[in-house]
Amino acid sequence: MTGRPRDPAVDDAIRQATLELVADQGYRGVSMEGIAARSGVSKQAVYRRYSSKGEVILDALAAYARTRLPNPDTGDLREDLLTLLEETFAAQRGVPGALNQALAAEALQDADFARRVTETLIRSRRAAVGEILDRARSRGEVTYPDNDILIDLVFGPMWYGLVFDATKLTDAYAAELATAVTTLATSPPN
Amino acid sequence: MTGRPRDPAVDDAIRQATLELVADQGYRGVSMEGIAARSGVSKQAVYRRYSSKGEVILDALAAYARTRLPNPDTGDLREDLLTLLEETFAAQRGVPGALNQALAAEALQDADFARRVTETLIRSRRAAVGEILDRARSRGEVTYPDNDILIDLVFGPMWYGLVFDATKLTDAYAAELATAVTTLATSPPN
DNA sequence: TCGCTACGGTCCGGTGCGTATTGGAATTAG
DNA sequence: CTAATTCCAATACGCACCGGACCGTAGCGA
Repeated sequence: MTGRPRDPAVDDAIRQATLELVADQGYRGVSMEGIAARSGVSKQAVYRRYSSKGEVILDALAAYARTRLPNPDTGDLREDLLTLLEETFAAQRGVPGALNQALAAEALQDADFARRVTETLIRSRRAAVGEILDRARSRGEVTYPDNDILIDLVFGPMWYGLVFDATKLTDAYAAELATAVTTLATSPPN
Repeated sequence: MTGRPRDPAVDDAIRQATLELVADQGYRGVSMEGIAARSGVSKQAVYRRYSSKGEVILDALAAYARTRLPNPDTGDLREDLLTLLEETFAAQRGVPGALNQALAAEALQDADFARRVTETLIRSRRAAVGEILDRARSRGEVTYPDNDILIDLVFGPMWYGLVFDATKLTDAYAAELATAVTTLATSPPN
């Protein structure tokens, strides 16, 4: 049986309320009851769609990520990395940053959720950097043998910053990081 | 007036209970009431000593860190980094790792606490790596101009791993990371 | 019409927070 | 010795949130 279809307006209201709450109160200000109250929706309407607070945030962030996934291709490794890092860090200074922080907080409390996040979001972000590296590699720019560690060096500092000091993620820092990773990736093999 | 002195056994019981709880239940399993119950101490005895759950965890971890702070000096940069990373990662696979995860979860929910953690723990850990780099620099091994970014590349991936997959922090990974950072630090200036 | 599912609203038991009170034990000042 | 002070365990409180259950109503398909 199909039954009554879900009201798309309810979906939108939940997403919107989640964004607003996490934006101006951070992870601590987000609760299932709070989301329901703010969106003018019953708690069950939320629980019918999401099994936990983490799922709500993950969905909101996934929707955000679908719209803009940076994948620069300028023909120069450092330029590609710089563009990607600047765009990514700029996002971390705004609402997506708060969402990522909430995501991390949730992941730290639930290993299964952490795995879900990895498979949903992290993987595609890493793939984007992997493509940049592969293109540079085919141009002969990259000599470093291991993509994975290079990707860790790109994203590691970002999460480090998100946890302890998000203001660290400036354009200047993006430039330093792009330079460092490029230098390593193109360093002559010994 | 001095009044009745605090019972040191109570301090120990609280610390011990905190370690046990975070070790086998993670951050989610840690609560002020749980700590009090497990340690056989009244809630007020806990609140008299710590203003929040984060403070309890921070103190437990600081006590842990005071005992063993790795500061290898083998005369070789990669060797020093490898030793430090292996020891550090090994700790992250155990109780201190769970404590660090709890710390991160708390920091993500409280910016002030994040700053406190930075000043208490992070700073000294970074300084340890800074000394390794400075020593190598004075030996002429290091050419890379900026210590800070190198230190970020050492610890960034660790926190990245702590958030999403602590099993990543193996000896093999420590070796890869030590190689990468050493390669970058000693890369010829362009 | 009947069966199903969604909706808002309301209530429930349970848990944790942070604070407060009570009655007693330990310590020091006078 | 006594009074003041601080600690202690135990217990209770109001508040917020969780996850779910139950209403009565609303929309949709068979």
